Amino acid sequence: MAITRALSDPNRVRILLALKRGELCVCQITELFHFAPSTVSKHLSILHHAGLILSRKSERWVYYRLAQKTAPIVVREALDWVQKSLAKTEEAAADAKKLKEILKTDLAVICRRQKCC
Amino acid sequence: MAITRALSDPNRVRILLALKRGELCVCQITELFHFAPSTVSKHLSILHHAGLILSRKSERWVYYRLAQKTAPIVVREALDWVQKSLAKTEEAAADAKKLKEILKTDLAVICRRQKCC
DNA sequence: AAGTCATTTCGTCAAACAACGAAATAAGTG
DNA sequence: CACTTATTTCGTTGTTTGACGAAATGACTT
Repeated sequence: MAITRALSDPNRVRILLALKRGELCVCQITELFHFAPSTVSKHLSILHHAGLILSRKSERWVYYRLAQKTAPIVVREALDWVQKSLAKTEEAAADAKKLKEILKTDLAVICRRQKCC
Repeated sequence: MAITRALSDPNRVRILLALKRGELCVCQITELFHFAPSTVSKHLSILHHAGLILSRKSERWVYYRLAQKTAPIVVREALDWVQKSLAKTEEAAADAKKLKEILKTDLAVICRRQKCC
């Protein structure tokens, strides 16, 4: 089953929890988790394929968001469960805090930052 | 996360759906899925470790059942989601049908049947 | 106390998976 | 149209996973 498979990786769950605040582009998520862009892209592709997230292209970036509204019930209830039950971990709190910082910074700056180091 | 990891394998989900009717012993589940007993035992152990099922020993058999009542909310809602959302597949229906047959047969007969062939 | 018998543990093997970097793609910008 | 830039695809690598059979466990029976 695509949904359960998608949820089985903790980093993908972290992504879903991060998207609670609203849509994020790939480089913001990359910045948040310090994974290679290709890794993040793969995770997003798996979540997307499971119907858990939607994507939107704007300017130079691809934004991903939770599939709440339009999704079938199976998906919505899975997302509800994730948000309700899995959001209370310390890791999720730390991610949320870091995300807040990232959101303060200009997108273009975030993206460019990933090239160096 | 133990719960999401446990749910990521489709055969473990099948086991949870089979337990909807009530408790089953290891050899009944083995008969239902035609896996090696050790394989079933491993799956049950993972489900048990995630808190999704409980076990009970009686006579010669170990019975497993869903952890509905006593379990923490996280678990209960995960189980609810599985039962509500994942029970509609053709595979689940076929399993249910086969299980019905298995339940007609005496436990001791089922268990012994697995030694041969 | 030895013998069954159901279940579990252990070791092994093949398949699946997550992570990465490099190269390909796609879409705006000069 | 070439150039940058964000994202995706592809191929590789090391790790995890699911399946099995063989052996160990644990409990009831005789």
